[in-house]
Amino acid sequence: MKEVTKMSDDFDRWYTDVVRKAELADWSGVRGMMVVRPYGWAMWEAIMRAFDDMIKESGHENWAFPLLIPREFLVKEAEHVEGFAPEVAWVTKAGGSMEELEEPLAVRPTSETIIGPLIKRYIQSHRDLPKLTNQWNSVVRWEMRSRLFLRSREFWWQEGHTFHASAEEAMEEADLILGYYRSIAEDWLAVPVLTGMKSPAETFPGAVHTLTVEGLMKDGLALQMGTSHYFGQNFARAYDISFSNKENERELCYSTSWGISTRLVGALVMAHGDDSGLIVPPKVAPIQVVLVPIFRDADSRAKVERFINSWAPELKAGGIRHRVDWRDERPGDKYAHWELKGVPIRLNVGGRDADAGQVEMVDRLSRERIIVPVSGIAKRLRNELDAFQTKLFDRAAKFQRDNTSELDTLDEVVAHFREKGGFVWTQWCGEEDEEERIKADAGGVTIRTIDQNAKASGRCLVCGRPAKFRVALAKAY
RNA sequence: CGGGGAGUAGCGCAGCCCGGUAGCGCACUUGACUGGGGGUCAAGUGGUCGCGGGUUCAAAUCCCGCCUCCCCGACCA
Repeated sequence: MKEVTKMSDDFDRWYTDVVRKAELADWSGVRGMMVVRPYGWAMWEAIMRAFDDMIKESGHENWAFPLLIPREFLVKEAEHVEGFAPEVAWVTKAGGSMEELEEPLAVRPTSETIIGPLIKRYIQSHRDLPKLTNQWNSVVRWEMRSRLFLRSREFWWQEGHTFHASAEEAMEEADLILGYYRSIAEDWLAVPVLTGMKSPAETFPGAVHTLTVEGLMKDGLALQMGTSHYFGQNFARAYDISFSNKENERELCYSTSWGISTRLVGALVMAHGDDSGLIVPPKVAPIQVVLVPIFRDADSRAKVERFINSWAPELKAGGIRHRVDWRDERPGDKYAHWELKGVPIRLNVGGRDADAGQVEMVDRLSRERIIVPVSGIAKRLRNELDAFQTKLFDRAAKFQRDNTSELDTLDEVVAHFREKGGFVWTQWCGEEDEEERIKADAGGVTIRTIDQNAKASGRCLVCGRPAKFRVALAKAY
């Protein structure tokens, strides 16, 4: 019926099949612009709720800033503009007769350049700081090659922008958010990540440094799952965002920005899915438990329905997101359907079960059938869901371990990536030429992150000079 | 952006070369049988043939322009 290409046959096709057939998202007819369908959006909503709670807890506030950015604002921070220029979309005409605008307006590719000049009004004194803002919105980047969730011309995200009175505080902010992102990836999406700093070449345009969260997908490619940038005073200088400090001296703010996007839905698909479809971590699953009633006629249906109604309210009371699939389909169809959608736990409930006061429980990972009594079922399911979340993370962590190696020379790295993907830890001197050499020789392999915890030891894999950094290499999306 | 291919029902396709009443499979609707791992039979619904223009008595079919999608490459991550 709804056949999905096997992952081992063609990973890219498998991904597209799963995203579309599990009803996460679709293309829209406007090139590169996607429709996020309710099942996919619900996962994003779960991520939004989780992250929004985290930042509210630490004093951040949600704002809404304009979609369109005057050109004069956009071009003020030189490095930033240069970085984004190739992918900015412009509004140049408006009105019924398509009149040319005097000043073209950029559709935001990110909002640093509009928030800077606007927020300065609200920052005069050190007493106004820190200013911790965030906005949930969509941005447009005119990409040439698009993939559902991973690279579309419009995507939905949060962008946090914060302003501080000291460099230390701003850097701490960037670190704090990186920790939140790690938690979203690992605790919510069950995707283990490497965290650390980007190399200068991979640093966000205009930033002093960029911190990143990198996950590993089942095809061995790395995926950037969130970034947190420390700007120093770069943006404050460009937009004159300043405050009077305690000594009544004028001083430029230190700022940060950080974002995670709907790309994370793609990450969850590629980190956990299998040939039968999605496997959704319970904490972000729109449906955590699906009940498949089994019946043949009105009488047997009524019997099963009475049975389900006698205990299903406990699930609701227990905060378990569940659904009963009363569609008039064959049970086998429904099993396949909900497996494609990646629902963690399924309960098969028929007349025999009603008589025995039990259900048949099947989890999406093991697919083993276990008979479970309905008394105390909400608590049992809560435990099963928690265990499922842990098992999913452990499985992904094992995959990451099994696909992470430590190599010393460029030759070894090139040979490695000819055969397989994954992360490779190695030593690097810190020079951009050497970084480019890796990319050229190893077929697009890049430095995903610099280890912030371990000191470098040994020699640079390319030039053999003493290494300054321990870095993780991978091919990436 | 370069090379190649394609747009006909929700999806997958035939019809186009050689102009003349728009078809097939799946899905969908209805009914019957069925029902603990992807059912069977029957009867139905559903179309600006991607968009715009041209040629013609007549265009899904021929000609011109545009749009969108897929594959390979380039670029980007």
